Amino acid sequence: MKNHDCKRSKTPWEAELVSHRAKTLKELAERLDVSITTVSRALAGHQQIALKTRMRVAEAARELGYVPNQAARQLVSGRSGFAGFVMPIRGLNFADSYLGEFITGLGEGLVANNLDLFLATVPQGRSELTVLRHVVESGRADGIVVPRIAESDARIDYLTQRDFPFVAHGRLLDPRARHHWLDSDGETAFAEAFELLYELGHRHIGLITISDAMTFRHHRETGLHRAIAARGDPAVRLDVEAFLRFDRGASVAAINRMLHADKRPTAIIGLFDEIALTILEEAAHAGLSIPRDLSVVGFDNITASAYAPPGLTTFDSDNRACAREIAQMLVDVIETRPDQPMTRLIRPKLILRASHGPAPDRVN
Amino acid sequence: MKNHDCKRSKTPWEAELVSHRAKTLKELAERLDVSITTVSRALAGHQQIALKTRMRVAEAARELGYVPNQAARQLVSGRSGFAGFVMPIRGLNFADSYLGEFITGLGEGLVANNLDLFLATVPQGRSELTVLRHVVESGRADGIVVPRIAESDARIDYLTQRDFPFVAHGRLLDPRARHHWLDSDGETAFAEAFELLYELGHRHIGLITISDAMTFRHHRETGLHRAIAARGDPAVRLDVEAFLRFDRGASVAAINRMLHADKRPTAIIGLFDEIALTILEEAAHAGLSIPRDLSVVGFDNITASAYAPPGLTTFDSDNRACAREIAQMLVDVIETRPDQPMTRLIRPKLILRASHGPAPDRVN
DNA sequence: CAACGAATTTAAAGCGTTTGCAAAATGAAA
DNA sequence: TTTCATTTTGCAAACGCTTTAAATTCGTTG
Repeated sequence: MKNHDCKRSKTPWEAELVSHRAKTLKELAERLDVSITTVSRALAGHQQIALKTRMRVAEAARELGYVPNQAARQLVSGRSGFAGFVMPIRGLNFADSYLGEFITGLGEGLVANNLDLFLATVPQGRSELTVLRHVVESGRADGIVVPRIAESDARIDYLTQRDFPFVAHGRLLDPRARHHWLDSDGETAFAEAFELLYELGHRHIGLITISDAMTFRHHRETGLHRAIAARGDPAVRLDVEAFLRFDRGASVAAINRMLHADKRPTAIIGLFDEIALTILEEAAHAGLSIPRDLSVVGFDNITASAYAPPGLTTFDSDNRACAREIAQMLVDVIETRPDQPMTRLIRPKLILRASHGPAPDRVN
Repeated sequence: MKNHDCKRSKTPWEAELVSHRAKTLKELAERLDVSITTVSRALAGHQQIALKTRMRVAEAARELGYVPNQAARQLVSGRSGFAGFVMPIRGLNFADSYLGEFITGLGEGLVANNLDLFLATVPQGRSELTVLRHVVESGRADGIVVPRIAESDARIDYLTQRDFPFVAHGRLLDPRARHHWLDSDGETAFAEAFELLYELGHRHIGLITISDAMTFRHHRETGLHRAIAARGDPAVRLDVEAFLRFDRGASVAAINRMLHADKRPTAIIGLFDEIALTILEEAAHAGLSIPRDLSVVGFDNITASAYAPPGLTTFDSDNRACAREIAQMLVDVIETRPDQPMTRLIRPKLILRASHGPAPDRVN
């Protein structure tokens, strides 16, 4: 077994490996007996350097384990080689796979373009915007990914006004808002959810939603309302209960208000899976059998949705793939600075599991 | 609604906000009519600068939104302000909350110490070690967090030999291996699991494990064996099935071999929850009732474990808190370069849910 | 063989900080 | 007013790299 001392005398072999390493261009240049400029250009693959020289330099660099100092490179090039991501203080860290999937996807998309990921955390007592600003102004990121868009979003205002490259995961409400984004089509999904339930005979639908001004909420609700209007069936009734996001108690309360109302809906849609799973739990508490007594549909397809009995019917947007694409978009934005906004609307996939079924009785 | 054009003429107000901004020390110095040196020192809070000057500079800096260029700072200080984390190619990205929790915790711990998180992704075809090396040699990280330790771990060898600050999540087998680490005490946990089952009358225990040389596997198995030996009960029998990690098919096969053996264990321990959850599923397929016919215990307490019927009994290590502590340890290591290894063994908490119960019949 | 143009290499400036050393300004004592 | 000690500020170098402009080498050609 190897010896893993933190500090100790080096064996000859290791000492060689360590000391023979060229840390700077200057060292490399001296060893090769050419100028720093030549080495720099050779490594960058400039045609103006003789092929023979380029090969010689490349080999020496490999041999001596030379890796360019990024700080120096950045100082002159003005590029950091990082894409930034400011982790939302709350909401991305609930026990869920979202953040992990998203980060993984971002990483995958970025590394393919020689960018790395700069993850900034918001300290206690400072605002997300402040941190975003620091990331941008300190020059440590070439572009930024902004998740979870609010109807009036200071981050987007700032980045836009600053003309700093960014791609939003989600979008503003105004279709004329000219920023780059990728979003799940919650409007279509919720219309589809309604259609699914309507076809199963449900006429009395419930919606548990949040009262925060997030745009995804608006889009999903719009989809639901439009689908209902499109049917033009006066028998359709929609009940809505809302609560303030991240307030678990309030969500349970809202759900129970709906579950124990005089006339309970035969199907309830949760704005996202976390809500839908709570509906499932509370319904079980209330002695309701799913989907016999009540159908439930969610949105997000978080991991637990597959495991929570009887299996939640929901929508999946493949967050990892979305993040990969966002990364690619960001790279494009950084490199080409397009005049026209790049936008991408992802159609969520309906995952049919077992929490939906025919309405209990057709005569309402 | 504000206009969010990507490019457009600025309104006077915005133009002012943008142009009045001081990007460099030089600009600030000119505006204040002092030297760059003075500004730099004033902002750094050096006592040698008159208090009056310091105040004046600080105010101007705030007003003009000056943020120091990190690349320049890094170039001279040699410190990047980043802690690095190389995302394992596979295994951290399975549909699970682990990565998200861990990253969140790291971020929390780091930001409290003015460090940010540098997330490096391993590109297709390159090795994790290569990426790690690049992160280190390019000077973009002041320290590194290394997860998921293997019995013979090239990353630890490299970092140790390079004398680069790092903290491992997990540890090498040899207790004399002198590196900094934080680890969950899988040995104690698995001993506890055995005791739980033994007390419930189980004498025939199964273990589904992996065949990869990860140290956590070794520790957990050791704990189990030691606990069995400690009981000294000749009636106790342990069956083991192993498969190569990440091979879902092989895991299902291993589980079914055990489930359909001539004499099936009355309780099965999964090396981690992913395995335990699969045991739950396969047992259901086989028509077994949990925990009446079979007890199952896991390790990790991933999100799904709470939802998968009937609720998996498992161990929780609070990954987020662990990550937070690892971050703090790393900061200490970077700053003090301690001679003695810092180590921290976390006692996982037994989460009693409903997948364990009395052995079917005491007479074996 | 000189001279020219092309191919190849180099010197030096600059990116925005920090910091050692020296200079200037201030204040107190002579 | 001069002198010295002290406080306050500034010059210039350095960090490692890229890049512009200039210098060198080389092979050709008149």
